[in-house]
Amino acid sequence: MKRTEIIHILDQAEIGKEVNIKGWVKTFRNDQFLTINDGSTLRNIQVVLNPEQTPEDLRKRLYTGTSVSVIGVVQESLGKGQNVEVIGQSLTILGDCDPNEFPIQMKKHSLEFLREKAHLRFRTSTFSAVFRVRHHLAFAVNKFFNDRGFYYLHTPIITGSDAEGAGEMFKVTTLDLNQIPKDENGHVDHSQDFFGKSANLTVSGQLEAELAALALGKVYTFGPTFRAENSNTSRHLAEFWMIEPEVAFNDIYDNMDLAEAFLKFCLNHVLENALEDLTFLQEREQQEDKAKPQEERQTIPLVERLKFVVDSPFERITYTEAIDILMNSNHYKKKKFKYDVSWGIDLQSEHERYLVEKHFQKPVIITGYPAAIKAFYMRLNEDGKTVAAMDMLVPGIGEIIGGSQREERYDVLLEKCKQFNIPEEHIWWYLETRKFGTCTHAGFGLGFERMVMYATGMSNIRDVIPFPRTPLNAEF
RNA sequence: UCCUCAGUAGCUCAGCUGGUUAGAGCACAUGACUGUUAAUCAUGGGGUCCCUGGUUCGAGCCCAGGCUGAGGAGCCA
Repeated sequence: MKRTEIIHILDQAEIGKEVNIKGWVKTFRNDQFLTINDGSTLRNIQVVLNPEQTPEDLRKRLYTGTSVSVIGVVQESLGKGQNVEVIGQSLTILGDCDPNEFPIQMKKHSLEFLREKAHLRFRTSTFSAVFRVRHHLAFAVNKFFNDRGFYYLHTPIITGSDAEGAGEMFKVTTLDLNQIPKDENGHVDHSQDFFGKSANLTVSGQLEAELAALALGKVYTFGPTFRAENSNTSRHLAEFWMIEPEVAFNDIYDNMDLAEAFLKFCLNHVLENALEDLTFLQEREQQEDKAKPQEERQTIPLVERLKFVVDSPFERITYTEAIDILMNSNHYKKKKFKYDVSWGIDLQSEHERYLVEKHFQKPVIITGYPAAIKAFYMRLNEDGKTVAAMDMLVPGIGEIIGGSQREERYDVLLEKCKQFNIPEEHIWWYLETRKFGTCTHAGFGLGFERMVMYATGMSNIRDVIPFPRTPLNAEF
């Protein structure tokens, strides 16, 4: 008999129909009520077994986590708590689950504990909800760009370029690490290596995306990215997924419009397609908040928060305005900032938090940063000291998007490479696009996991990626 | 990498000023009950108190070093 997914039984219940359910046991109560989940939805289905018709040796094996197949008839529930249930006629245990070894119970586990059980944490309601939302967001990313005529570009994961400048890189080599060949200067001799030169895992697909944008017009990347920084925070991963659109003929203002429309589209998509999971995560967050001091609690429930972002225009200010707001704030006057504020500083987390969470209380896009604190490829403004960079900050997460209008002028870019100590021979291919039919273009990078955090309300980035890669953590 | 906090049963946690046999709830086992919703009730088993060293008559508790985790900072997405 063909299996019916639980979501179909619950949503299109045909009373009296015989169905085959396959899934994993959540609970078995009173020797007759078997609650099963199969991942098709957050919701479970209740199977009612007749204790007298179900052999005891089967009933004794129905622990949380056991996989089962049940054939039964759909009926309106006699009990409260569910509309329909299935009267079990035959039960088969597909896979036993020894409760003395299986660590997941029908109780609250700490997220820290479940991180150590990353192979099993999908079985919990929280993680199944998070990863369903993650799926819908990933789908929304592709849909947003596809609907707007962008091409999905696959940029390399292994890169020979070391000029991306976005952080420490993981080395890729086939050299025998116990016998590393050295040249006459005592340096590693990469001429004997797989690529004949040093290679790394990519930290960004942006430079390659620019090359494609200058022919295909509108492209985006969406793939894994690697940073070997020793970052130990709740919002950094060594391996994360990044989305990088790049558009020819767009300037920084078009870029901001795109970023805002993009985030709104994705969040709206999950509101429309995963509301059940979002509502569960919202209740979870509210439960968690009860244990927290008042000032750390969310003031607006998750779903409302997302709707607010979708419906209201983002704030847009320049870096210079941001500095003015900070310096005129009572917070600054009462010397509550740990780091001083003056024009030219890189904004600290506490400054960004103040702007986003206290002052504006909504997503903020900041543009026009000092050239000295931003990357070499960002377009120099007419004032000669700021660049056409933009950061989007959101409450609770901080920076979620970083982007810029790119420097399209060959001589200016060449000069910036010199200032940033980037050898021309490392990046000749990038510079050539500025020689052959250069044009205004812009793009941004968005950390996918940070968007998943924002959409789910999860506060640790390790809980929104199936198998987090962080310093000292690559078990699964 | 830096700062702060934590590590006690499978899980969540209590354990006083250093003092005899280290506790609770959940989970598990046995029994009762049988339309339950994290079912309930009774009984029971279950411990490398993170590791190493030290102080002390005596250390889960104090000290030193280490390991692991969390929060914050830096780096950034």
